[in-house]
Amino acid sequence: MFDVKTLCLGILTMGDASGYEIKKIFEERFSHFFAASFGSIYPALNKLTQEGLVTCAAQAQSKRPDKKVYSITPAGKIAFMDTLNQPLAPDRHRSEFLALMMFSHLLTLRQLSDAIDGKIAEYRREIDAISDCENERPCSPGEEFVAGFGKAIYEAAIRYVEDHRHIVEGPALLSAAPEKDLTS
Amino acid sequence: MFDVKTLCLGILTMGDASGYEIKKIFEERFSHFFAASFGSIYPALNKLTQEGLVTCAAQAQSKRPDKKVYSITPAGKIAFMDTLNQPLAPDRHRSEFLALMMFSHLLTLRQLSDAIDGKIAEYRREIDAISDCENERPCSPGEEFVAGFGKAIYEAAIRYVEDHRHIVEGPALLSAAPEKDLTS
DNA sequence: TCTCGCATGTAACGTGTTACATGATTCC
DNA sequence: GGAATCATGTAACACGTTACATGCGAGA
Repeated sequence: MFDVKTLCLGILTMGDASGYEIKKIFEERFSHFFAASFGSIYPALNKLTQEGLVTCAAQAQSKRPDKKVYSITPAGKIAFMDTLNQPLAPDRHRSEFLALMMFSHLLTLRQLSDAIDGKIAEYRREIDAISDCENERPCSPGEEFVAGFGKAIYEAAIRYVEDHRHIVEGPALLSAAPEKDLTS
Repeated sequence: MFDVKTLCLGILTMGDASGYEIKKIFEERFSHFFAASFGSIYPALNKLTQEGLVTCAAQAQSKRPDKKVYSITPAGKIAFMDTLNQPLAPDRHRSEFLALMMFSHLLTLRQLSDAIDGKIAEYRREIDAISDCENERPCSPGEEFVAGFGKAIYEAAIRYVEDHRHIVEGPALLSAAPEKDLTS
């Protein structure tokens, strides 16, 4: 249901924007549940224009490529409202961290602890990024809800990992500590 | 770092398996953080065989295609241990539900509530699936950690959505209730 | 000076999905 | 009788990323 093209259209319901600005919106407000690169955004905007769902006004700029500001058309609004009625595809998650944990028995304690510490740090950075974003701009209820969701999930992840890392680190500790048995 | 091919190799470190069985393992134990279809698993196993990282023993079966049981080779084990030292790519999430919530102001209360109720039900099903899986088989520490993580996240998601759905449903309630103002 | 931000776009590539082809057995 | 499970495989397709091409202005 929600591909890059559809989300570009959706973003344009919130106001006119250029491809560059849309990219920033993806990064700042959508990044923890959707990603999009220039290589997909620009072609998407061209297709939307061809289909008459958006219009494009080129703003000439001195010594820069024209800034192409896109606006959604009435047909575009209808098309977007229409996709909002489609059934939701299930969420997709891809976590290399969890994949690695599935093979924790093949790792040294050091490898494990580094991976876990790194992941916790990453979660904290995500929370900070969301907080920054919230402070910058007034949020719509939808944005507020999504931002809060992101924070809640990352906080739960940190709590879980901190409270349960011993499950994987314990066995690694034992297999790495035969010397300790001799000294005790 | 972890593509389908690498994970097939990893799964084979846990024991011999056919492509069909590997698919089931993906579904039962990896599904909440990684997905893979036959169309990617079978070609991956062929490539691994060509590269000498796994071997394949065809078991003739009456009236069925031969069951091809794959085993990891010493070279395969080394290759897999090697990839475990690579830096982890950041997690990728794709949630159409959160995307929809970003446009909650364009939805009716009914659309919103249905989407939210459906999502909560989906989260509960995921939790149940994880619990079932835990009961079926004894788990390695890694599996136990990952299963617990999945549960913790889905539970946090349910809690958050239940406690904060009013953020998006409140405004929809107001915009849908002009008739009520007349009768009160 | 050098990096970052602004600004657009394309082409090659990678990765994985979907749909198709085939077919027996078992459970409801 | 029909659906699900077992069992493998391919080809077309979708989708998106990465790297490249271009180039100025501002600030460190």
